[in-house]
Amino acid sequence: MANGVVTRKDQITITARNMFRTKGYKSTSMRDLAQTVGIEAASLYSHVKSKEEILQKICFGLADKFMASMQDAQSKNWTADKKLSYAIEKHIDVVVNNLDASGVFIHDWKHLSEPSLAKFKQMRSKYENFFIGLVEDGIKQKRFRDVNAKFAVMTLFNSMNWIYDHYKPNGKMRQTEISSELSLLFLNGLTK
Amino acid sequence: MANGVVTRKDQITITARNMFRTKGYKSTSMRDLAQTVGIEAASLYSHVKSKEEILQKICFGLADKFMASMQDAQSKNWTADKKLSYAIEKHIDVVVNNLDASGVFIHDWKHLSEPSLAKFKQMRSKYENFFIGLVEDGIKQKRFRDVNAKFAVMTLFNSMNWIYDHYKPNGKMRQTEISSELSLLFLNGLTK
DNA sequence: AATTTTACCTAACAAACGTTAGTTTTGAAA
DNA sequence: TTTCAAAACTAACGTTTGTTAGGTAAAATT
Repeated sequence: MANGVVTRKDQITITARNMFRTKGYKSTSMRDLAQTVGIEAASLYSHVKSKEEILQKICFGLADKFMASMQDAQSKNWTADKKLSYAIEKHIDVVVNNLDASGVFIHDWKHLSEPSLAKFKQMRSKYENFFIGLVEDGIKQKRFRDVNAKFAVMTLFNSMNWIYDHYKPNGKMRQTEISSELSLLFLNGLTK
Repeated sequence: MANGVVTRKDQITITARNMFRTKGYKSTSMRDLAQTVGIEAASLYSHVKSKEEILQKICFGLADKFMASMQDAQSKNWTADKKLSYAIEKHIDVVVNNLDASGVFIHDWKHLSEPSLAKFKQMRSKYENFFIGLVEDGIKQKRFRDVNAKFAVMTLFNSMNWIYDHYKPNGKMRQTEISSELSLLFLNGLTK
């Protein structure tokens, strides 16, 4: 069970991730999902408790990865700008390797119901604050110019998060190029 | 009728813009909309042909504004970087003054059906290509370093478009600050 | 080989959806 | 004051939604 085997439950999650991303959570019915998987709608409930449970798995699965990459970056003993550049790289790594989940994460978290919704918002704001803190540190250390840190981070996030929208795994730009290019674009904008 | 008077139809559109933005198009039912307006669901159809017609009005109404600002920028006889900076300012002006519509525009265009969908995509790509062209010109004129123009523009768009998400009309940052800050962030990133 | 468990099925539920038909109210024009 | 069109209403339609109940066949366990 554990080794490399894709269970039906896995298959459902993977399919859902892809369909939620392309059509949106609300526009993907359990019947749509079932048909793509190749079973009847009711049969989904042998593997899954509800439609929202699937959404939760997707959202929090990715949130965990973001939190892990944050802790990794946090543990380094570097200057703020180097730490930030590393955190950007890590973030993009998560996005690029979880394209479908990223799309769902960004677009469909609204459809979580309480208390999941509150938990989600809390994690997100923790993650955002980490980045904001890094920019503020950079300003204090005179490595960045004096920008509105929150605004800068929001701008950065929006750039990073939407990579999933135009990233083609076999396209011209490889992941490392994206990371370094975006890092450069952004850090250049902050310095000077 | 013409002067400053908000007709019921206007009120429906305005309310829809706001509800679509906050809850999403698919999650806002005609009954929801009617209730907020203060009438019965069926009464909406005295003013509006269908739910999708409302979405179309919102999406293409904003698209027209973007196209107009593009033509304005295009008509100037300036260097690429100055033109780009002006186009950014214009774009942000549209977003900031149409916050609800911007949110719908970005999130819910997917739910347009053909042939509106094709028309929408076409306008959007025309607009994108205008910006890409400006960046390419800037590179040719040695005013920008040699970046992937498409990637840079997508990054820019994602930054600009999401302003609606964290812009507070009475918040700390005024529109002009946002424009100039974002312009600076981005153009600094491109030059050097 | 007998038994239990898992994964699927068909059928159906109640609720919500966008929308139409037909009727009444309302407010301005005649 | 009557007339008439616009704008609201009630009622209902056919469809789709997420989900449950209950049964069957296959696979795993004993």
